[in-house]
Amino acid sequence: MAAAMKLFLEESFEKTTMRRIAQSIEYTPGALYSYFKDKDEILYALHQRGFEMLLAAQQPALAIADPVARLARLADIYLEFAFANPQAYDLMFIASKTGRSIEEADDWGCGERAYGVLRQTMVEVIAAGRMRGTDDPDVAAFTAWAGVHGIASLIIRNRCRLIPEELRPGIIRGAAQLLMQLTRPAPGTGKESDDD
Amino acid sequence: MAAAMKLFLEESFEKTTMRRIAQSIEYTPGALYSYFKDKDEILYALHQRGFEMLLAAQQPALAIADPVARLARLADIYLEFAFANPQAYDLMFIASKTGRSIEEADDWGCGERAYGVLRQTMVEVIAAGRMRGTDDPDVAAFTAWAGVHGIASLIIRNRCRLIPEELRPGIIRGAAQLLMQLTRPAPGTGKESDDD
Amino acid sequence: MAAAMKLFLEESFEKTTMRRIAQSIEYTPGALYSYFKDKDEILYALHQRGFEMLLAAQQPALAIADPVARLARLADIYLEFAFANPQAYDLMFIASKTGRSIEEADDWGCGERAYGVLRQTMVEVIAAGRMRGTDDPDVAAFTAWAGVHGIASLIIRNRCRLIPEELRPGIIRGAAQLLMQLTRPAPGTGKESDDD
Amino acid sequence: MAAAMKLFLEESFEKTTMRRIAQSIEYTPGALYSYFKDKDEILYALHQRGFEMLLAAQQPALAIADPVARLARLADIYLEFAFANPQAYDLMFIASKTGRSIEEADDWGCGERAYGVLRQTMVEVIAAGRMRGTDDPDVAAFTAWAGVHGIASLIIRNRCRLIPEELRPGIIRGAAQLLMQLTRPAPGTGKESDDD
DNA sequence: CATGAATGAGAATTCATTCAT
DNA sequence: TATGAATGAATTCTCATTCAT
Repeated sequence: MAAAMKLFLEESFEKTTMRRIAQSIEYTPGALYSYFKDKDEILYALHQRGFEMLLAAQQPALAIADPVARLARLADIYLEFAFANPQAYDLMFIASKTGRSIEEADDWGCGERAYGVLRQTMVEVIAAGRMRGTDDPDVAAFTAWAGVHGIASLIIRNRCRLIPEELRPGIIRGAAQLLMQLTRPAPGTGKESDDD
Repeated sequence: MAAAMKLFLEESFEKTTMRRIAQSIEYTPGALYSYFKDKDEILYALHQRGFEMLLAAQQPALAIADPVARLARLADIYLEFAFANPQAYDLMFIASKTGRSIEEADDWGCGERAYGVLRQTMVEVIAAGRMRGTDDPDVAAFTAWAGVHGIASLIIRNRCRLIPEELRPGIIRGAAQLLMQLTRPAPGTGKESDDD
Repeated sequence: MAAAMKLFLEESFEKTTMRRIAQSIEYTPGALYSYFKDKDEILYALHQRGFEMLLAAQQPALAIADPVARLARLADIYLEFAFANPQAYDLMFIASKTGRSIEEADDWGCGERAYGVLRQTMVEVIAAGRMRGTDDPDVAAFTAWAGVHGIASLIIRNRCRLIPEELRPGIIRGAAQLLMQLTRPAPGTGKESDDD
Repeated sequence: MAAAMKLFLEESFEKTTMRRIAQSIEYTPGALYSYFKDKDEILYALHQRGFEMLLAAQQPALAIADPVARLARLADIYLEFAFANPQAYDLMFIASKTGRSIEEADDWGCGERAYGVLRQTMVEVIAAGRMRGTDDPDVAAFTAWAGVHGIASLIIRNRCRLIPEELRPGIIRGAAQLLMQLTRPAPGTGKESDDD
């Protein structure tokens, strides 16, 4: 059933043919059509599921009162999600042929909410005077998103051949922390170290 | 002949079939095999060419003495390249099925050199005490790369449906500037505005 | 159960899949196999049922003593049946993939009887000297059948796009009457108008 | 090429799958797509070709001055065409899934012209006072068409199992002649036997 | 060098059918 | 008796690739 989809998520996306999905769960291609009308519908379901997972993963961070700490936590959660579910991440944020259903979906609710969480946090970060360089929450949110997405997608799509495998975790971590430097408090505030 | 490939770059990558390439240069599909052994080899050539173009685009920036200003210029150049050649960028940094030739190539020279330029700049930025948050040039370089790649790839793969079309240029620009804030000089230095 | 098949007859033949049949009677596809060995057998049953219906519809005409009037009535009945049950008519007289069971059936009884009714009427028509042009009842019967079948099948298979929709009823009626002109009595008999 | 289609016409229509067409001309299914965009396009081509053939076959009859004799000739030609090219006839006048292209075609020219020939002949027949029973050329033309189509389609779709094979040619011929009786001149004219 | 013709593998999808429950 | 799950073969169609000319 729908649970079986997770199995397939561990295979390589982009080579997601009905045949392969079926094979990966030891079914006949035709059998998939009992559960989903379309290939489209499968992708759509995976897409939705992915955003639900991301949204669920974000929840614990919402309890963090300090917006800067919350932002750092959200970044970590995002990256953890990406590396724990690379196929889902790929479909959600990288893949180009995402299917008609996804394009047309009215229900971008989950995606919007996930972004909304980030944006709201940025509003608070800016209000706290902790985002130096912009006071536009959309710019701040997009920059943060782009930062972590860049990290995730370069890794997932394997563009880091230059960087030795064993160094990558450290560099990823370092990059995330470096990005957070954008929220470093104004000097003299005494709040020099905060996040993660 | 290789020049004719540029034509094809203007089409949509991912739909790059031999037929379409041939059609775009008014050849027969078979004729392509006179010049390239494989589809693989074509992609490889495009890949190389893409990096050459990027490298060439970087050149003007190399003359900039101030590493911070150079970094800002490099970021702009990178984004300009990405948006001016989205198909090439896609193949170079996003696509997953890049073909065996690309994977196995010894000749990552161009890519390495492009990254080398960035890394070297970071070495100088750090030496100038202008990168707060890390003193590891690889972390700094990767972070910068991830930042601009995140921006480019979210746009190219159309993940910004949330952001109204007309606001995007401003937000992209804002994001690039915000990233540069990481090089803001230590307070009291008097060099508060530097980049781009 | 067999009654439920009538439901399906209202759908479009040619798209008669097991799935659809099952759906139309709110069963599972598999359930059909409790009642019928085959899709073949279902078609066979529908075929039989169709001929039974036609035969039943013919009955009232049998009471008409005048063979010419009876013939006219039979023509009308045939056309009424065809247009009232286009799917059944299709299966009975037009469809090509009628299935093995139908081809091989010994039991062409109903069909034969229906034809027999027409032929017998023709025998009487000829005996009454009202069929000018032939004295072979088989020729006469086949001609009549072909005439009404031609009308029915051109309409059912939608080959009358040339004829405006609103004119069709009149033309169909006119054609049926015109065919009956073949039984016009020899002039001077005084029985000029008889049919329909 | 297009000539190869004729080969296929000799196979059984309705089982016209790409595979089978390809097989019948000893090609690979894919090869067909070099010549035709679609299955649709193949059917459309066959359809057109069929009407062209019919129209061409009609030509000799046009020279016949006497509309009644011409009509008789047209009937014969129609039946000859049907029995000589049963697959084409099937597609043109019987098949239900004729494909989008055919449905939508603006170019029903050939079909219209073929019908036009019949209708015009009927106009003349009626003008000559030789069609008793109607003075509407559309009714007369439709009736004639239905008559011969009925004959052709009952034979082609094999609904004449009741009639022994060897008797069929005679009955078909008899039926065609009987239909022509509708043009029998009014008695006393002295023109009792005219046609074929 | 280039073409036209063709192939073979694989894509999504549909459908009649089976079978354990 | 009926279901839910699954199969296997067929469908149309696309694409990288080859090869004689």
